[in-house]
Amino acid sequence: MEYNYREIEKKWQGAWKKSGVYKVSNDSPKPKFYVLDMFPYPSGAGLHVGHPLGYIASDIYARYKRLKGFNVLHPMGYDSFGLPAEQYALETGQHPAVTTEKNIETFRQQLDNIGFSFDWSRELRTSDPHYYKWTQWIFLQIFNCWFDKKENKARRIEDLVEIFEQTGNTADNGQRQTQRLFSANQWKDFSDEEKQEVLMEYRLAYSAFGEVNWCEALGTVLANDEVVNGVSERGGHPVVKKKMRQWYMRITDYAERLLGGLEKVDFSDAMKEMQRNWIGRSEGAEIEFSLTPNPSPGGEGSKQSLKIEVYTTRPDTIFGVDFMVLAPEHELVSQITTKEQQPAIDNYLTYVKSRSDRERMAEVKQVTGCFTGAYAVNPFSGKQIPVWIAEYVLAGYGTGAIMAVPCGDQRDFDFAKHFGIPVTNIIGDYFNGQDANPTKEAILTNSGFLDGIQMKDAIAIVNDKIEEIGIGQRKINYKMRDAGFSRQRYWGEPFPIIYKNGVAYPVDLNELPVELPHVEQYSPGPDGQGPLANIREWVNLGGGIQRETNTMPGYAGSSWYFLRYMDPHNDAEFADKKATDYWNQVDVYIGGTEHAVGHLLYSRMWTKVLYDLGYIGFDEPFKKLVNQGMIQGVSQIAYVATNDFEEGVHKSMRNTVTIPNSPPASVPESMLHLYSSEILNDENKHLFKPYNIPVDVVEINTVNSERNMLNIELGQKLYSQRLSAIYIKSKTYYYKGNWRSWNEENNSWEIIEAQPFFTASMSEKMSKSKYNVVNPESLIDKYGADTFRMYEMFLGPVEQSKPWDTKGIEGVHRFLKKLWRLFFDEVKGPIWTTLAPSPSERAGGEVSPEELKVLHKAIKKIGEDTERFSYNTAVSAFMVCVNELHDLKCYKKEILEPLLILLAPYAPHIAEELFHQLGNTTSVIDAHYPKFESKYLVESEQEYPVSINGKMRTTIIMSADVQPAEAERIALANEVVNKWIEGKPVKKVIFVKGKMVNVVV
RNA sequence: GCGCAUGUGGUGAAAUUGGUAGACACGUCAGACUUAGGAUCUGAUGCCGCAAGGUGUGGGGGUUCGAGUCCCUCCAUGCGCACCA
Repeated sequence: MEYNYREIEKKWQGAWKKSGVYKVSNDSPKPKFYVLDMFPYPSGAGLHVGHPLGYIASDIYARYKRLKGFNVLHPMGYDSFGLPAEQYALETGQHPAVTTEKNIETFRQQLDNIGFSFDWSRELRTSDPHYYKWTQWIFLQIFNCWFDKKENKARRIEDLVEIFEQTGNTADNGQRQTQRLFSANQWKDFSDEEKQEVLMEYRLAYSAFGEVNWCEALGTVLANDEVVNGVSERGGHPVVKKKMRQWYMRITDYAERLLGGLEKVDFSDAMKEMQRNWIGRSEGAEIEFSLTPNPSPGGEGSKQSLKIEVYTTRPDTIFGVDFMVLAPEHELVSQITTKEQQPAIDNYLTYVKSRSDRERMAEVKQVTGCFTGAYAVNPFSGKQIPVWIAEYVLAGYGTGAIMAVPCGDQRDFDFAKHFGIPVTNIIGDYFNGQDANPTKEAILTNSGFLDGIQMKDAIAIVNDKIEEIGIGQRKINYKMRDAGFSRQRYWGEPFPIIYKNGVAYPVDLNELPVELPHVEQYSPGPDGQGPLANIREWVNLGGGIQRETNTMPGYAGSSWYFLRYMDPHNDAEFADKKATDYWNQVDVYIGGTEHAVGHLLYSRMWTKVLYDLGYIGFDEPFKKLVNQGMIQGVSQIAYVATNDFEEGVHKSMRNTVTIPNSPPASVPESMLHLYSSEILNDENKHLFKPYNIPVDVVEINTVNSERNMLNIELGQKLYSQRLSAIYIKSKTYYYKGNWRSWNEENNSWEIIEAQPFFTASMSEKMSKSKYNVVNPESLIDKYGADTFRMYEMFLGPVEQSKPWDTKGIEGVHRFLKKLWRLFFDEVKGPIWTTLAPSPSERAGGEVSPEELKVLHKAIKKIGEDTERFSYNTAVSAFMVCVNELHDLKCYKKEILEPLLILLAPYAPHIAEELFHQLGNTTSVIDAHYPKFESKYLVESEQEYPVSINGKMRTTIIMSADVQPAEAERIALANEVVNKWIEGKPVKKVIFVKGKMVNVVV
């Protein structure tokens, strides 16, 4: 009997589906465990080998925990709203719902082939009205609450109204988000519109005018993390700043808790660090600087006492302030500019406006700025300080103004140097006059009352002083901005918001969901509005009431989907509290690093809001996060000479090729030497042009001797022998010494035209255009899902990114066949045995200590490795175990059966099949994980490595309970040891029990 | 520029607490069985060397009886952030 994976896998996938073995109950006496994958966006391209990596890892863990006696929730669904479906709709007119449905079908089929243990009865899709009803509902909860800074949590907006009614908005009730302060009576006199306007400044989901990242090509606004280097993350279109009314999530209010929450979750340091950087907390102080009266004629400034408020993290350097800089957009600029400087300032402002973010980022840091003519006064030294404006100060951070300390800050130093502003040195020898030195170690000089104090101690002293004399206070700032929450798109959740007299109101809860209307056209509406604005009858509700026409961004649905899995069919609530209490946090969350800031921060925020409002009992969604590495494609590239090519010339290719002035972008540096020095000197030049060769040509359509035909070594070989030539087209194969193309019409191979080339391979992202996509189907067809699963795990640590390489898959496949042969012989059939029931009948057929040792070694190792996600070493432990059982000729059910249970999480199909072949009638999926017994590993003797002066020289077998003195005696008596001691006196002998012996001479 | 991560055979990698570096595989070489081998099995395989032996975890330095592992420093690669005061 042969290992027929095709039949076995089909059979069991069908059987599992039929028996509903993966259906999970919310009602179980077992302890719970929640294993979650980041759900996929169902793109049209389908799965490639990189996608399932995380799914396989989580599946193994889920199955393992189930065997360990847990009630495991392991669901899957689709993040099915999003841009690509809409872009596709724009191009083809196909409704996104249709393409999404089709794509999901493909995904599902691909996933099913791999044998995952998902509970599909809990499947969800973010674009399903039954789901987004609750996305809208949660949005309204967020809309209807504000962040109480005293209690550091979200509260119902009604509570705030009550506060306003009782005490108004005063400086001391801690809620002065708005600039507007008012008494209780004033509040009561406000019109409804005014009240709503005030409340909007508190709501956690709010609408406001703001500078947004506007992407003309996509016709929408993008969140900060969707913009990369000034262009859109999707598609790479230019992005500009634009003022628009937008919805926002007031995530900045949660900055401190998002930061603090990182302490109690198990994420990688890199991941935590990325989130910390994104939040960007800094401690400092806000300090007011008075301006000297504006001397210009008619100067109104002389009457008012204008002040510039700056933010600094280094108040200790205040005596080193040589100038001040305002952001060009700063509101004071127009007030303080002197008449003489007005033309220059106007010029500069025009220049700043003319530059997009893109330009500012693209160029190397350039020093620009302009003097306003105004002077501020240092509150401590009384020194007059010129006030400048410059691009390098950002309006959106801190107060939009800085005190510049050139000796301590490189940007300030560069600025001072460029504009010839004298630099005050307050750090003595720490300042070399050439560069700024941001040290905190220096003893301050030229610093008035701070002289002689070390900088890091001076910070607190200055802060106290500032607060004492009332010119400022300590202040914590965050780089993070509120998250833009509206998109001018069609394929997303509509907002459950209507406008009356321009004021936003929530729709009635019983009107949810606000369903996405069907449209025939996806082109943008007027004035930068989304496509929904085109549907008049949907937008206009009569009586001057209108719907919001924006839709929610991609991260809306994904910010809470992990909760919905707990109770996916509930029509009365987003999830029953009983269900969320039972399942609680996601115990293990697996997905890629690309969601480090976006998705993870937003879902953490939503969880905290729901927690604050009492809907759920935990405020961090994910207890442990495992980041799977990216699997890169290995592109096979042929560098082909592109100029005219004469017969025979390839024989002296060395003289006929060169590269253009700059090498083609994708020529790996390691290849350049091949032709650069020796080849350049000829008039008869050829240019090399890189072509991506489809990888399946290399992987599949080659026979053994031609395998790896296109790898780098061979490319070099072919090149150096000047032998081969190719012409690249997508359906081109190197076969039997020739490059051939399949001619569809004649149904035959044709040898094709030859050109000189050399080849190389390089790792890059898998993509269709690079012809380097390897999809699971062909591999599963050739080796089976179990082999595929184990091979993906065997490739290396889950967290590590690595290039895909199909070569090693044979080894894993061989392992499974070898396992099979412990049970069945091709000719003889079943060879596994079982012990007779009574000891008297066994006659030497007992399970031997060696066999038990092999088994229990595996139980220990594989259990530990699985627990810590070290799947590659677990797979290797399986191999070791099977190899050893083969050596022992052990075919005993008593050993093999527990091994199958160990294997079930990794290779469920073959494990199930063999488990049944052994006579079991229940599923291996519900078996009990074998218990490790250390007694089987106890040895009476142990081999000790013996080193002389730390160099390993020999090994000696000693009894397990050997005492140090005895071990020393044995070691020193050893022949090899004596040879290396060379008669020198032994200084000491180090004996570490169970480890080694080291003789020092 | 700042932050984080990673550097180990021809290749993917292992070494969990400082204790026999290279487990397990791929590949390669030799052999067995075979009409055949893209099946299976056996053996070899870090590098130098006939061998004894030497040498070896990116480079240099240090701590230690002992360092891939700890410390310092430099280099390379990858990722993230990037005028955040």
